[in-house]
Amino acid sequence: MPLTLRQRNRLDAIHRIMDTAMDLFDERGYSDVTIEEIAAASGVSPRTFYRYFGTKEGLFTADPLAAVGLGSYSGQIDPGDLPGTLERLIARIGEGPGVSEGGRRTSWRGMRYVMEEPSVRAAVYGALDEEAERLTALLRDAGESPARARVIARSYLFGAYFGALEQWHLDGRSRPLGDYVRDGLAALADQTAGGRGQA
Amino acid sequence: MPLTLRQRNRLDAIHRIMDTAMDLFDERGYSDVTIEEIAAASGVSPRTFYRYFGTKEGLFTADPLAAVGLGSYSGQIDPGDLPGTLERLIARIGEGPGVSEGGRRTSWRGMRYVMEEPSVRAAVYGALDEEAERLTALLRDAGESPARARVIARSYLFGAYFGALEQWHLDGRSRPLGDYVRDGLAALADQTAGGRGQA
DNA sequence: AACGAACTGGCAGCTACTGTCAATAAGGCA
DNA sequence: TGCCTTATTGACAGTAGCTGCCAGTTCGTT
Repeated sequence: MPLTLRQRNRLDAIHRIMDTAMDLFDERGYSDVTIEEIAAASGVSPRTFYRYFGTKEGLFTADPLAAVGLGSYSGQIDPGDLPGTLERLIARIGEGPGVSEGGRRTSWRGMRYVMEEPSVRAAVYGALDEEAERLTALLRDAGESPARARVIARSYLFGAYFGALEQWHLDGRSRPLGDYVRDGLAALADQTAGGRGQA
Repeated sequence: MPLTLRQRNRLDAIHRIMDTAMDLFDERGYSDVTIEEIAAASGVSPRTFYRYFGTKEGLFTADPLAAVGLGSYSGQIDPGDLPGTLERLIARIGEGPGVSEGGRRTSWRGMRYVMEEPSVRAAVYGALDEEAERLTALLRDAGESPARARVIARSYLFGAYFGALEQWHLDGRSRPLGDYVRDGLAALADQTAGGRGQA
């Protein structure tokens, strides 16, 4: 059962808005483009923009498929093997044109703004935060104490994942992203195990 | 050489605004209090509020002493002993009434909003982000590779530090904060060293 | 006391964001 | 196909966060 017309229209609009917005941002800079302009250039009303994305930064955190009921990457987490999960998650990035169906690579066009615009960055942190909350719950279910679960989840997402992504971006995205993640995880292991305070 | 009159005035105003704001927030909730109200209740103009704090969320990330040229906790980081540094940082929290001179505990009155208001939380993440950048540089100076330095710095601040703080808060701040930090660091060590993917 | 610099307040204005309601388009059904 | 119901959109008005600008005041200094 494919998507209904309504769902397709909505998905089209979302993608159109995202692309248009990135075009405008690339052209004139993030803060010099207003929602009104994005909406006009995409053929929707500002009100509709907000219905879809919630905020201007939502452009960078919204999952188009979630908007039609299909969450993309959730439940793909194996709490017993976080390094492996991380590896699998990042495998989707960087290689090939896009994430899941559609071949859309909007998120990677937008990465620049995630790194450079504080407000966008903050929004992404908010999203990571929610993800960390979910992961914490999973780890608790897997037997970790609440405190341990929380610290592990946050370190993986904010430290190993985002940290690697950032360094990868800073280095011009030449070396494979996976290298950075492996590097980072190894560093954490050294640091926590080897350091003088082994606590 | 004590503070000049101007510096004292400014510092007084900052503290007065912070206290007043927290009073109002506790009374009616964060989002139902406007800057205009805070300013009026503190006896300053809204324009001045923005000069001091930059944003509404700045109330939670501003360091009053920095406003008069005295940064408080910077340069207290020993990149060779992060667990120890963390321990020292948190030693200032929770015990006793306040941070540094003045016996002010505004930040701990505000913790509730840091945890519960997404926008405040996001602002704190922004501040952590900057701190992480500084720590990353220190670790690089100490010989770590950029990628490793970045991941370690971020894991410590977003994972071990903020994660412990959050769990401590969620548990009602009964057990000492240090326990949470130690717990978390130990968990990280187990996780990265012990797991099947030792990568 | 007088001068220059720092600081404050008031005003005007922009833009992000929300509630509400009428208009419209899609889906289901006879 | 034509009609009815319901989801979705657009227009309007309004709130509040935030900034630039300038005039007036306060403070530090000589």
